[in-house]
Amino acid sequence: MSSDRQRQILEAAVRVIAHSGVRGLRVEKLSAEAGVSTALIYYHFGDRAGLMRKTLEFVNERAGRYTHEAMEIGKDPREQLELLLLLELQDTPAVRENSAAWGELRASAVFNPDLREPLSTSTRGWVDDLAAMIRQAQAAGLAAARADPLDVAERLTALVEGVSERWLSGSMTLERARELVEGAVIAELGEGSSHVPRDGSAGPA
Amino acid sequence: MSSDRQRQILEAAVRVIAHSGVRGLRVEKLSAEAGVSTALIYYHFGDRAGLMRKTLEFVNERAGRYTHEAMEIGKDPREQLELLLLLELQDTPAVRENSAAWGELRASAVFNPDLREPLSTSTRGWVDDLAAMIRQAQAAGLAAARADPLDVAERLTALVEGVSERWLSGSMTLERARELVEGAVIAELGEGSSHVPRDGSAGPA
DNA sequence: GCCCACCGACTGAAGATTCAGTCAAGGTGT
DNA sequence: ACACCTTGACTGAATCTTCAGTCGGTGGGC
Repeated sequence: MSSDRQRQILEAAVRVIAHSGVRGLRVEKLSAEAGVSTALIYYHFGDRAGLMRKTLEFVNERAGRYTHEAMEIGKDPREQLELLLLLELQDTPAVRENSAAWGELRASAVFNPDLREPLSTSTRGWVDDLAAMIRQAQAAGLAAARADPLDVAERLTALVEGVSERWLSGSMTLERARELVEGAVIAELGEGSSHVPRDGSAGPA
Repeated sequence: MSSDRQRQILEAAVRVIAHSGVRGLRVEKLSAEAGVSTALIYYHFGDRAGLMRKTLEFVNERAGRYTHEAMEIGKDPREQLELLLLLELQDTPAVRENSAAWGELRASAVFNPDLREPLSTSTRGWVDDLAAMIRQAQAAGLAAARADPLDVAERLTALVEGVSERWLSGSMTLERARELVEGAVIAELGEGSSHVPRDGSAGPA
């Protein structure tokens, strides 16, 4: 199924999308990037739309992989949770590519109903993962118990998408983006360091 | 300068972008929508890129107008602030158009450096307006004093962009989006109702 | 000898941009 | 008041470009 060749093409597709956007994806450019003929792309994916769909799946899958790697670095739930969010905000080629492609795909989905369903599904996956971590963190006394995990998860992921887009569109530095997300986690779940939520007036000045 | 004609074309451009995206903006479609010839568009804007630039300015300006209207509805700063955020999340044609166009333009800026600067400028404008309101709210004892106004403003606006994009791309309902933003305001500034922040363990169960 | 993965060259359509003017409004010299 | 010129707004149709998608064919493993 997903032969080497398909993977090779999809990897190239993500690279091209990250670099020129969905709208800038020219089948010919893609074929050059992947080092194959244009015809082969049609052979494997049928048409442009089919290619997009597969690319989206591919991006999700790759992102999922990062995610699960993150979850296995034994840290405590609160740290894991932060890691999971900050993962999307790094300036390594792989992450930048994924983030950019993700943003593009989401933007395209506004006008292309075909992309909506897979997009929603994987958004939900991400949100649910995060919500689960929040619950764990709460159970471990590392997060404000009063916060609704699903609400918080949805907010934090949406925030990450928002700052990520600002970063990529040059309205914000990466450092600032990360800082803001960290601050949001604190605002939503309280100072995580040691004990419980009720951060109240505990903070410095 | 901005003759009637230009305004007419730009209004049509926003409509077309909101409906088919920047990617879907065909000069011919635009000319039909605006009821003028394609050539006139080139006459006024030079080329496609020039058109985009002017459209972005136009969207900003229009958004600014909403904003300032919002600020004049005498409510208290805390209410104003919420209003300013929620303004972008309404299902009226005007707002939907503006939001969709805004999202598209931001997404385009990732690949089109020309758009970056005006985009940053007007993002900053929005953020600063919000930060000012937060300061007022704090001064009036309606918001947690410990929150850094600029951080919070940047987070809340980015969150609005994030949920807005999810709404437009069909991953979230409008109601949910509004609810989440309201929740974020509370998480960042505390229960606003009466007195200060230190909401602490005050909330119900 | 047939099927699968694959390629180079091509096409048709869609779109962006340009061109060669038309038209009405505002001088200007007489 | 009136011919005449200029200019800015505007158009229809042609032209130049860019693409997605197709076709006929090739090689190599079985």
